[in-house]
Amino acid sequence: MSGRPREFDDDAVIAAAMDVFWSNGYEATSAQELVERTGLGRGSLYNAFGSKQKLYHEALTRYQEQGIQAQAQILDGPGMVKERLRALMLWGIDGDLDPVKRRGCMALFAALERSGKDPAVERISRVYITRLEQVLCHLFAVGQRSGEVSSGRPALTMARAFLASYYGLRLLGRSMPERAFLEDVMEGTLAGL
Amino acid sequence: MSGRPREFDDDAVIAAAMDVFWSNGYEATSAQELVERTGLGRGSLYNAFGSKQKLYHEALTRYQEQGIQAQAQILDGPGMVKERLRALMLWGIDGDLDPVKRRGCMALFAALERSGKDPAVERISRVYITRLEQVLCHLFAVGQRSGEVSSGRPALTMARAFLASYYGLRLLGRSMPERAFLEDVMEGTLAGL
DNA sequence: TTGTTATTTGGCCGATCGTTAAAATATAGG
DNA sequence: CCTATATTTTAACGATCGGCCAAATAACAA
Repeated sequence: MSGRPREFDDDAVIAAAMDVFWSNGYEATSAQELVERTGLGRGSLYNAFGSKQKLYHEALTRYQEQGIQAQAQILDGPGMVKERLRALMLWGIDGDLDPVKRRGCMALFAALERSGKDPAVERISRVYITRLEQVLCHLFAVGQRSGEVSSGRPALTMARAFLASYYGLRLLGRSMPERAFLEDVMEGTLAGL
Repeated sequence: MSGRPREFDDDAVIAAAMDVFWSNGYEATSAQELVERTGLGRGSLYNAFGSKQKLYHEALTRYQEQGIQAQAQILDGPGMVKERLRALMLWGIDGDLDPVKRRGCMALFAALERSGKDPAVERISRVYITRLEQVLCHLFAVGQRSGEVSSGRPALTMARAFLASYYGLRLLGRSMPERAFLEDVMEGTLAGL
């Protein structure tokens, strides 16, 4: 069975590809750049991952796994509910304003760029959003029981509204890359809970 | 001076180009498709607009002019403040769920796709967002004077938070294209004002 | 050692990319 | 009618696109 062993680490290659796709998106990323940034030869890359599209799926899935973990860790952390939500938004702002990378959320871009063209991306995006929605819903339920946030509407509805606010914030980070503006959005959002 | 007269209508060509860019984005749109959908010859198109990039600027500007007009008309309309905000969000939902076109907001996609790569798009996006922000700010100020919305935070802050909610809603329309979900987001957002 | 299998290497495929050049064509001014 | 100017038409440019293939290579099983 086993022939010549692979000389590369799949995880490292996917991580490198993720970095490229994250910066450029799917369409604007060339196979050539993937070859250069992963360090693999052209043939090796296609032998291992099949196509640019499949490699993109791997990279996006990886991104979302890391993202959901980082975000859930913040939301499941200690402190008041609103403080955790603020921490999540600050985490997003800091990421979007990174002066060296200067790139937004890959998951958001993926959904906008590939929805309607790649059913696999649609599925992956849905899973990601739904997971974040569930984490948020649980958090709002906790906040409601403790009386920290309004109990006037279902926790799921609040979670969904916050989800939109959070994604909108990440979006605005691309066009309005000023901390004062984004933190104003953040405070306005928190004040409405 | 004047040589052979143009055989096409600039406005119609920009409208056709806008339609293509709206559906595909910038990167995924080829010069070939622009030629086919505008009806112009390759040479004519480049003679008239210079490059794919410049034509994209024209198309995006056109889109935003139409968008800001339609949205301002809704927000400046009759009725309660919250009803106008609801009407705006419903307008967005209806557009995003259009069963035939199935494409989101071109301005959002443009900001995500081209920010950091095309300073002109950054400028155009900023202008558009700032205008919508101003219209919303005025509306919230009206709502605060009439007591319809909370006066606990500045109108500008509320406008910005709503802006994020609205853009987030449009974003979610791409990944969660179900009216029930989106209207839940909408109601949750309105309830927080 | 001798197959067998999987990976690496490097070049190369046809197609398409955005853009341009040249020649033909149509108007206005003189 | 003639010249100048602007647009149309058509073909083609070099570059790059995503993907593939044959030969060389390195491990395992027998």
